[in-house]
Amino acid sequence: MIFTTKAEYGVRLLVELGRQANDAPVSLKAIAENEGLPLAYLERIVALLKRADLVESTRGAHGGYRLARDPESVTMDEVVLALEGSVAPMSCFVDETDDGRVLCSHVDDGEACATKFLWLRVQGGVTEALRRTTLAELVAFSAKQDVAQSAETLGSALPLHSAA
Amino acid sequence: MIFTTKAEYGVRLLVELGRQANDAPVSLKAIAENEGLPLAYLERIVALLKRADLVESTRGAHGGYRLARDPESVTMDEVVLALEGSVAPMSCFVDETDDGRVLCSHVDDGEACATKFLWLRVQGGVTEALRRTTLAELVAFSAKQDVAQSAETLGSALPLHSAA
DNA sequence: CTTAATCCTACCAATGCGGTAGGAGAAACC
DNA sequence: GGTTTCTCCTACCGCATTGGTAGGATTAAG
Ligand code: FES
Ligand code: FES
Repeated sequence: MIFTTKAEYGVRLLVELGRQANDAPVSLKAIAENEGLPLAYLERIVALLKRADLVESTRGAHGGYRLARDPESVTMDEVVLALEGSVAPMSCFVDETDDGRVLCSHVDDGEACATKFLWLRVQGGVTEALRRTTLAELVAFSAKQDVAQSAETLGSALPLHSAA
Repeated sequence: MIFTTKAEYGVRLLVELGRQANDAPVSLKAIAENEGLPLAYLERIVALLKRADLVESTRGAHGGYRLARDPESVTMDEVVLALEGSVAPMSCFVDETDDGRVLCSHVDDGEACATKFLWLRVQGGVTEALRRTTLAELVAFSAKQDVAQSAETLGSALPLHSAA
């Protein structure tokens, strides 16, 4: 259960844009150098964000990208959805009907698989966690920088140990 | 963000075991045929469950597997952890210190990456959803599905969720 | 007209995943 | 004892995806 680096890099890109308070567009090159990420790969990632109208672009010299909306109104579920294409805990969840209903591919004679119940809960937990996190929050967090991640950070986190 | 089929098959295997109320061990072959899953693959999966003491085995003819604990006490976070090895929304989360603290691999001069805050929340949401779901719950759910199915075949259809 | 930037698309190596194959022990039955 | 039926173990393999690169076309500032 691991998001791809598209989500990681994309979110980081947005945070980087959010840190620039002014309206001047920021070039990808600057972001790539700032975050130590491959420029060519970032180009493909930012295209996803633009397609979702989360980012505006200005072409040509002195061009770049800027946020299309107020950082406080940008929730992470939109962002991750735009970057990853779907927020699904199991592969059968990627194909959804128009209403967002999951169509269970493991159906035998009208009997839904027992796991559907579980994955729906997990999906709900993820999207809820994503939805209640705004871009502005992440920007503020990154501004705090070397302040130790105190109870505020770890409060809602319940880390698990890997036994293996 | 997708779990592998190890989680899917493993949970389904446990549910199948949970449906057997008696103490007689169930062979993997029976489960594989019942669920339409490859037997050889299930063997490797059930090994993970046994290593986590979620399942007991009896070798030899008429042998098989049975639940090692009461289904009500088995929470899905243990199960998924045993099957997947870790519950991590990002690859940097798989390596943890002894205390379960995440060691951030993208650290620039003491500054943690802005995304850590987000992924910690997501991880928390997932583990919370997993922890509050017990195996007994899933067994009950799958039993309800059967009732719905048999009722459907008898002509008195009771719609659990109407199809779109 | 040069330069700096966004765009677009094809390509590529590596990794992991889902699955297979072939056995070696262990217990029940005849 | 031999056969059958299981659990166990480990190596192998095709395939899809991921993360990343290459190369160029387009647009606009200076
Ligand atoms: S096939 Fe995954 S929910 Fe039914
Ligand atoms: S590198 Fe992922 S949390 Fe910092």
